Amino acid sequence: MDKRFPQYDELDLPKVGEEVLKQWEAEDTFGQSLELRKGAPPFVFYEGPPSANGLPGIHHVMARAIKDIFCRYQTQKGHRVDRKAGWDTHGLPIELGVEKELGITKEDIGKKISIEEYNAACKKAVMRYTDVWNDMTRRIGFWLDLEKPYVTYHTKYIESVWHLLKKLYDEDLLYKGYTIQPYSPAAGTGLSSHELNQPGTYKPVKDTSAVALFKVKPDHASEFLFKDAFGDVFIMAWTTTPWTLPSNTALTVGPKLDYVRVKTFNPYTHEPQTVVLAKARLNAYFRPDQEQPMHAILSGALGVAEEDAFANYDKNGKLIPWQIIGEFYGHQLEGVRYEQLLPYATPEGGGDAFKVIGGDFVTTEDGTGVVHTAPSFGADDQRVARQHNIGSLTLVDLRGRFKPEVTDFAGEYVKAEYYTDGERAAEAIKQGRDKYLSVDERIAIKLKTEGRAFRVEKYEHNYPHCWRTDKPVLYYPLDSWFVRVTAKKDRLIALNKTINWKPESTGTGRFGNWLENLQDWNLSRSRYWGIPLPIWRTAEGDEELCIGSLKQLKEEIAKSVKAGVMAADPYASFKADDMSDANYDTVDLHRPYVDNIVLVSPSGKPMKRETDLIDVWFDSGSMPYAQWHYPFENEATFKEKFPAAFIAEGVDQTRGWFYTLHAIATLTQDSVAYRTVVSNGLVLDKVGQKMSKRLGNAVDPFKTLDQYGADAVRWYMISNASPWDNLKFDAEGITEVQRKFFRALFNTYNFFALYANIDGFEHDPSFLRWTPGSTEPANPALTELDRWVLARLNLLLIECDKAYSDYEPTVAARAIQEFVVEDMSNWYVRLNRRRFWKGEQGDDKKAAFQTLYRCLEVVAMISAPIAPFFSDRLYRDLTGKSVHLSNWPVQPAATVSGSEMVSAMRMIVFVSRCRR
RNA sequence: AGUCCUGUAGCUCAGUUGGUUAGAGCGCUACACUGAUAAUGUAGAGGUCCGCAGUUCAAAUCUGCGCAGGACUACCA
Repeated sequence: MDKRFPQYDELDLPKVGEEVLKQWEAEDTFGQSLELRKGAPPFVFYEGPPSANGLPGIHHVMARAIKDIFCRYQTQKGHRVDRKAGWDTHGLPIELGVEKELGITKEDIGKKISIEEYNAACKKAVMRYTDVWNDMTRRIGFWLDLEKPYVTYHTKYIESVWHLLKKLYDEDLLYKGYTIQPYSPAAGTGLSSHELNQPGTYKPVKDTSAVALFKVKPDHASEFLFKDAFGDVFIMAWTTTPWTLPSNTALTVGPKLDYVRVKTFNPYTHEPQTVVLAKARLNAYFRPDQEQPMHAILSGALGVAEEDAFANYDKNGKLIPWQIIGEFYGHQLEGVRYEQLLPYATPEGGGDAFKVIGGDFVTTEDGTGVVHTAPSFGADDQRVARQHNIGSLTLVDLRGRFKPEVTDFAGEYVKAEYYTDGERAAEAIKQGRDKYLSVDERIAIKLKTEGRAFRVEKYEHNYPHCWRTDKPVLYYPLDSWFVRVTAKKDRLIALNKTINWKPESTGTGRFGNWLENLQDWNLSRSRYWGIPLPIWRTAEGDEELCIGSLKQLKEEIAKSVKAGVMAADPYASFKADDMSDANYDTVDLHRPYVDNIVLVSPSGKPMKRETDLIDVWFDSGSMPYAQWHYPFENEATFKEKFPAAFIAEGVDQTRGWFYTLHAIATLTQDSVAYRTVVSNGLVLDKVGQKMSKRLGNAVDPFKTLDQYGADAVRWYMISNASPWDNLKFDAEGITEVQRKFFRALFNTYNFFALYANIDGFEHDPSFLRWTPGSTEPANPALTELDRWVLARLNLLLIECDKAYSDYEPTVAARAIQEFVVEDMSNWYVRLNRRRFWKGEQGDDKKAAFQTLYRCLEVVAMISAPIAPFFSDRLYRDLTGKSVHLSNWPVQPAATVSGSEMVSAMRMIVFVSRCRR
């Protein structure tokens, strides 16, 4: 018997995947598919670089499948789709991993270990899992050029980034400023706002909150507060960060808010006192049933009951009497002076500290309506203090510890989380307690005993955490370089409106709102392993130079050597204008090498490099240019491949890569960086919980691929939910996909192969030369059922074409599945079995074979983007060629009459079903 | 607190521009079939389409207000 069409005993998807993969590798099918489209119009795809520092998870399978689907589809549609892999190699995740491995902290770098050795360790560590990543990429069938990836630490890549920075600098879009920024003491660096906007950074925490009492100084401005005062007069201010209280230099009130003076007792010392707070916040701190009527005072006749309440106050009881003895507006408080709460130091830079000022950001939603203002540790605080010429007190160092001036707590971390468990235990012994008390708690105790606390309690709120170290972030004053993105806000918004977002709401909502509230991009990172900021400055900061290329750097070094500032050119071996890799390999632009370069200013002064590195997000946002070493090389390639037609990453990249691509493209090219962006949702476990190592519900991608095969996993992920919906990952769903879709397709093929081999079937395309729904006559041998299934197939083809080109793979997958399981397998094959069995040859039999062949062939082609392995096997078994080298099936134009045809045929099927 | 997404059968999800009695698969019950089928077919049970109000001849669908879950934002003292 002729075995032209291979028959199989059973369906083993993992085995099919493995065999097809070997075939691809043996004959370089990917390379062939690119070769085939050489000179064809390009479809530009950008691969977002993963960090090879961590292991891939199941969500990466999802993300990579989505990318692959549209690249394969566009290839079938006749486009050339180059896909260059990339690696994100710099930044905190790598540095922290290396620190942990070497058992050092940031402080040790440059001391216990040289920067050179440290960076070498980072470089070595970063590509640690590339093999695992490459393996996963291959096994899920994601075609990507892994041989020539772009790598962000390569000299050429860095040179391109420097060029972009210089371009920004020349257009006055790069500046240095001193501002309060999110700062991670654990990581030892400031953070950008989009790093703080990574998922999971804001976490609910319980902190010690305190309402502190600031003692008012009697003078002309505060005179009205002392009328009929009961004991000393205090202003109440709430804080969730008592460690900032030693740095307090002002109190801020809302000028238009109502405030009151309240006569009462201190709840801890039981001393008589008069406190000031916003009227709207009274019930938060005072029990209504303990209020003593105010009219007694106004009338001048003290009531007996009131006399009793204050005179008979029980120090051991919980009930504290109180009475409003004055009401006024916030602006009346402005200028009132108070005693420094914790007088450890005097404010830096002078200024007129320790007084009440007005600020429009004050609310009465919580707290006391008076904001404790520490200009060093709050952005609002700094701004308002600057306006009122009030100095600041930065009593915490860069590692998050109190400075020596804060005698009681000198050298201690301000957040307990910065200690390891062991260190905390040691501190507890030092404190002479069996349990460690944080500085927040001890400051609160100190305030209580000194009569400077009104209330101390635990308060649960969301607090930002460093996305890498998981430790709380502090707001800290830092000198940093910024990209002035706010200057181009309108363009960013306008260009965003031209981008096709999938789903649309991410672009208009999440991303659009983000652009509306744009802040300048903090580029500075005080670290070691990253792209150095190419700016050299004199000590006074009056002259500076931004370097945009190695050639320029060489020229400046030559000037410096000539002027005698530098002894020799450390990059002497590098030849400008020689673009060979060998030439570029002689240069390392990382620290510490660039730090050793001292340039000379026009006036002859030495200029040193600003020691900061740049935010790694700038690295990845630069990939459209730097992956081609543009503008130094490949200008034509860059121009052809910018902007991208399509990118896809997780929705968590909205403020990450999607943003940095958009920002850099808008600022440097006045263009979008991508025309369509698919932001896929999260992969959750089967009960809808986020997967994490901690919960132990993470799914191992390799095990899953081994067990089910890449096709089933991909088909399941795509058919189950739209890419942007969160996917509840349930392995049983994959089994179902295997059983339903793949088995039906497999069985249909096997049925076909069995009889085709018996009968020596030959494919004859001319036999079917007919357009469903058209007026041309069909081959009379085609039965109504043949024509029906061909019409259905035609509609399916049109639907899938539209779905793929609209980036709706789920619609395509579901339609194909429906056709295969219902129309083709259940109905067409079942109702036509006898035509395949019967002995005599003839046009009727031929019609059945040609029709089924056509169905299988088209199904293989249109499911190829989603299930690249099985579809390739099927197509090869039918035609002997790879489906990935095929063209998308030509679809006949008619659709309307086709659909009429389908509904008519539905009826026929219905009737035959009844007859059966 | 704000922005966005989601809410339809026990589970996973369809449901076009509003339009007969709201659907599929899985699971469940019963029967049938089994010459490609670790299948399949037929029948059945199972729904306050998250709630309330509105627009309309007509609302799962449109509008408003809520509720629940999720993601994201926030200088929150």
